Amino acid sequence: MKNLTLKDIAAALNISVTTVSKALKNYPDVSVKTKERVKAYAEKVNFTPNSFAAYLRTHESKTIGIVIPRLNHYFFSSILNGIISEAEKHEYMTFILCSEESYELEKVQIQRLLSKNVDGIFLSIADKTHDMAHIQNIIDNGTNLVIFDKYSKLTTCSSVVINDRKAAYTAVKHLIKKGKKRIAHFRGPLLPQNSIDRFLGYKQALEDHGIEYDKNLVFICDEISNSEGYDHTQTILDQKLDVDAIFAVADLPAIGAIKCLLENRIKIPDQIAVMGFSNWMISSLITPSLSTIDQPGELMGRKAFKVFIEERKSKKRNEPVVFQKYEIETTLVERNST
Amino acid sequence: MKNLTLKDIAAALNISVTTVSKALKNYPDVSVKTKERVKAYAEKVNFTPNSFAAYLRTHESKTIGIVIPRLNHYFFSSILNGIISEAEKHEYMTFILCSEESYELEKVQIQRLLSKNVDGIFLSIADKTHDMAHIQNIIDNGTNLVIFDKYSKLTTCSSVVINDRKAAYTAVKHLIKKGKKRIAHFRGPLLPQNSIDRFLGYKQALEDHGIEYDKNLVFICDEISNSEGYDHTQTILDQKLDVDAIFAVADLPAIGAIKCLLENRIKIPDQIAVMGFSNWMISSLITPSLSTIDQPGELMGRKAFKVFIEERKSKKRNEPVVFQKYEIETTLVERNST
DNA sequence: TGTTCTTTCTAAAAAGTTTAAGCTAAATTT
DNA sequence: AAATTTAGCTTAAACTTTTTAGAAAGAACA
Repeated sequence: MKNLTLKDIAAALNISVTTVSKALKNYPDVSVKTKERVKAYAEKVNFTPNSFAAYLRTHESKTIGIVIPRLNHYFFSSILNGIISEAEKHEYMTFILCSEESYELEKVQIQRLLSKNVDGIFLSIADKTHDMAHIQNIIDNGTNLVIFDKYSKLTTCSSVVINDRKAAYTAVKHLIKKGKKRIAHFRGPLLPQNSIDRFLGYKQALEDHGIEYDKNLVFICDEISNSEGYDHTQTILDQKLDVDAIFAVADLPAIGAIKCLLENRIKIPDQIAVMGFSNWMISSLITPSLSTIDQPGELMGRKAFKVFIEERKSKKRNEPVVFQKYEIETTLVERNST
Repeated sequence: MKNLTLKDIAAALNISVTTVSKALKNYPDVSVKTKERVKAYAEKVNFTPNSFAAYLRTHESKTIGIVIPRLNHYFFSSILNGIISEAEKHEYMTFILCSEESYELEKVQIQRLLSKNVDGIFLSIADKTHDMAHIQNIIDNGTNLVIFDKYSKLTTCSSVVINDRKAAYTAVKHLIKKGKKRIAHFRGPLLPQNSIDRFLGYKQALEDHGIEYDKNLVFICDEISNSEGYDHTQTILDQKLDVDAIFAVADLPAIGAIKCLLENRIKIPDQIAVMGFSNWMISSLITPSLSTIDQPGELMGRKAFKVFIEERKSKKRNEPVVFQKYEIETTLVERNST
């Protein structure tokens, strides 16, 4: 059951390899009769062209690569789903690699993808990435690049992101409207633009509503884990800080906060309200359910792939590539924790 | 910044393409001096051999493909992590495809992978798959195959699975030891072997401990979703069925059950205990935390890849391939829901 | 001197596809 | 009838690497 080649078909039908190739691709200089004969036979023997040989001629691999910081995070999985399913429609196959939030690994993974001659790379920048030269490499190499979710201001390429600042602003405004005035923020690491923007949105919302910013109410979650959320909440309670709401950079720390509050018999949301960010599946499953900002991951993935396809098209036409910057809308999801 | 080829290096150093190729691969018939010259230059210009051209000669693509039923499920993501990270160590790249639990899509995805000439396929069978001919295809094609997690008795290939029956038995025995006697089971769909085995383990445990099996206490979760768990629990309460524990086929329905019980102010575990299966991250985060069976996904993935590498080796030596059947150990995780 | 080995390199073929260019025979035009 | 066009193929080259066969040059030996 070895894979057949054009040569085998040509031999079987007593015509040349070229004619077989052209017939299968509907070239106009092959007679209808021959085309039918070839197609019927190819169908019968289940012929699929060898993609490696095809690449050698066309320099199109029909593969893409994704590099994300984490694999088993609900949000990233959703994005994957979006990219992959859109890619399949366009006959692209997807390599997947994980940077584990490490700058060094991110560099290695990108190098790996380039050595496999992927047509495009989809990247969500790792938390620890502090230099963008390896990213510029991708573009210099002639490979298309789309950055999604976690971006950097230092890169010049297409991107599909959300407006973190605006979304965080909406979240905090929601807490304020609920009458909360002492709002703590569990922010993300210092490096990534997303946690900076969410922090800035938080600050802006306070300011716009006449609430003074208190830096003692801001805690850093380096790993963006639930245990950090738990610990910071315990600190707030231990130090008897005057806090009536918590806005976390992501759902996981928010869930840690809820766990801690429940264990300390603090009433949610009456005494302390909790607001997450991302709308992981889990946030609707816990009790009380978590209010959060919905980031539509799958949509983001689909859009990212569409941007890639656009870039490819204009590249094929030898037009100058115009980088597209796309912002996906987020929505506030109100549940029982606020 | 186009990718350089052997030809470019040969031209630069004024030697033949052959010598460059051989020098880089440490052939004995190239002088040490030439080897050093070539390697230094290749290093300098960051040469990587073109994998497509290499394939044409070697017929090894150094790629593998994974087909799983769902992407954004914690357990599957963990397996992915395991396979991918092990694959990277061996310089393999990984295509990922999703069957969405559909038989038709599973067939298509396998075909796609075969047309990309992957060296191996890692498959977790979809719930809806009722025929295994497409799987036999893989082996006939000469591609290595490892089935993991969701298997079928009808396939003859290597596999890495857990002992579902034994694990379910352990789970139910745990409930019985806690004094529970009226144990409901939320089982999975009828087709997949895993839900059959878990059901059989449940039945066996009851029998071995002198508890009569009551078919009215068994509910089917076709989608294995939390809402099904919620609904079945509501049914139990509405019909005032005499139930003091629930053993669910997976964590998600178990979490649905807990949500329903909490809303009905049923005490967990005193009135009704709940037992899940899989140990998703979420099961430790909800309140009360969920007792469950830990399925070590990452380990499973790593093992699956190792089995693949073994198969490859013996194939290269032209030895007859011996299919390996591996069972990964599971452990009971006791938490607050029992 | 001629033969046989070594050592180190090269030429050529092969893998399977695509495509530019060319050829043949029939059809059309002048 | 001769010249040109066209339909429908084929040939050959290209893509890049790997591998086989063997060439060239010098050393060793008879």
